[in-house]
Amino acid sequence: MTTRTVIRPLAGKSPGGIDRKRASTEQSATLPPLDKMIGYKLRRAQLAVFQDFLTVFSKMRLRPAEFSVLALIAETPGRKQSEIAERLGIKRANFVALMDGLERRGLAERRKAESDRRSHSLHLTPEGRRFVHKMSALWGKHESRLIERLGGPEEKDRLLELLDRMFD
Amino acid sequence: MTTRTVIRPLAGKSPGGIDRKRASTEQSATLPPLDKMIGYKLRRAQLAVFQDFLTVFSKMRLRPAEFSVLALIAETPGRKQSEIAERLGIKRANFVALMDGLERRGLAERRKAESDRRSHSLHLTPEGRRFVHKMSALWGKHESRLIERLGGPEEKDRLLELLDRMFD
DNA sequence: TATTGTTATACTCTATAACTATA
DNA sequence: TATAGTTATAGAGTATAACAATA
Repeated sequence: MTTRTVIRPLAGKSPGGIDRKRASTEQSATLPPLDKMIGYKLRRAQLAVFQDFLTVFSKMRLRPAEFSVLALIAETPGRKQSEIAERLGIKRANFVALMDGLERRGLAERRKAESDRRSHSLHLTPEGRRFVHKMSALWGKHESRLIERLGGPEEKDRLLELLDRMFD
Repeated sequence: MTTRTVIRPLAGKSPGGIDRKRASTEQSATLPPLDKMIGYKLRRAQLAVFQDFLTVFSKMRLRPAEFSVLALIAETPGRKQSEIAERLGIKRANFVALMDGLERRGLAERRKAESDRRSHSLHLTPEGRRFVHKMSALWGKHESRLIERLGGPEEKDRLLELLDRMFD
């Protein structure tokens, strides 16, 4: 509870037309500027990073959600469809079309699990493994550009550590 | 260019069914785990923060975009509609419905600018100013909860400083 | 009866093109 | 001719309910 609210000094009323500065009659806020707000900055930074991702991966026709699914299957193949979806925060209903796309492109596949025939275990195809390999190289370029912006790997670790604290 | 790629040791092939651990035949990636990727962490943190925002502001029926518009008009009233939209990264076409909603609720208003009668200057109504006042109190609760999670105001400043570097 | 994957559907955000009125 | 605001529309992303197959 260490937040301070910013009280702005009141200025004179400005005449009609478009007021470029501050009009005291409309200044009742005790809010800091948007750029000092965590949620706002976080959103803008995330959009900037995704924009870079989209540019880098457009040639592979790969979106962030597809990237994360392939990365997760590569990390621990054979997991249930619903497990992968939940891990990524994607509703299982919405995961279906995503997985359909990867399967149609021949990158990943569903296999009927023998233990529980309701569930599908997810795997990469041989082509999917080659795809992930190329993906990794591109990801390196993307990530090192971000690290460069941040000012080095130590700064990246500091950022990840701070972001970790934002959960629950 | 200080990124290091992680080469994983290969393990033995596992039998059919659902593989819970790592299957070397499917492990061609040189990717770190998702939780070490900046973009992924950034997105998850942003979603967590927005979730808290939505909970806190549900009683005011206020979404993040509406919050930022009201905050910006309060900060510098009288600016052109397209200026506010661009500042927030919202396409001017999409801004129309947003502003319609705020106007319908009696919180903000468009005024024909005398200098250039094509443009609208944006202002808060008296009720809008009262609304922003209540909004500010709620925002304080939200923000201080985030700061508490981060570990204090110094940590917040560190985070904002790092996020600032992510732009171009 | 509960769970996994699926379909259908709706709502929000975002992006683009084209229109209007003014400049 | 160009710009501000607007409309219409289409595409993602996300949320919920209901169903079939299986447990």
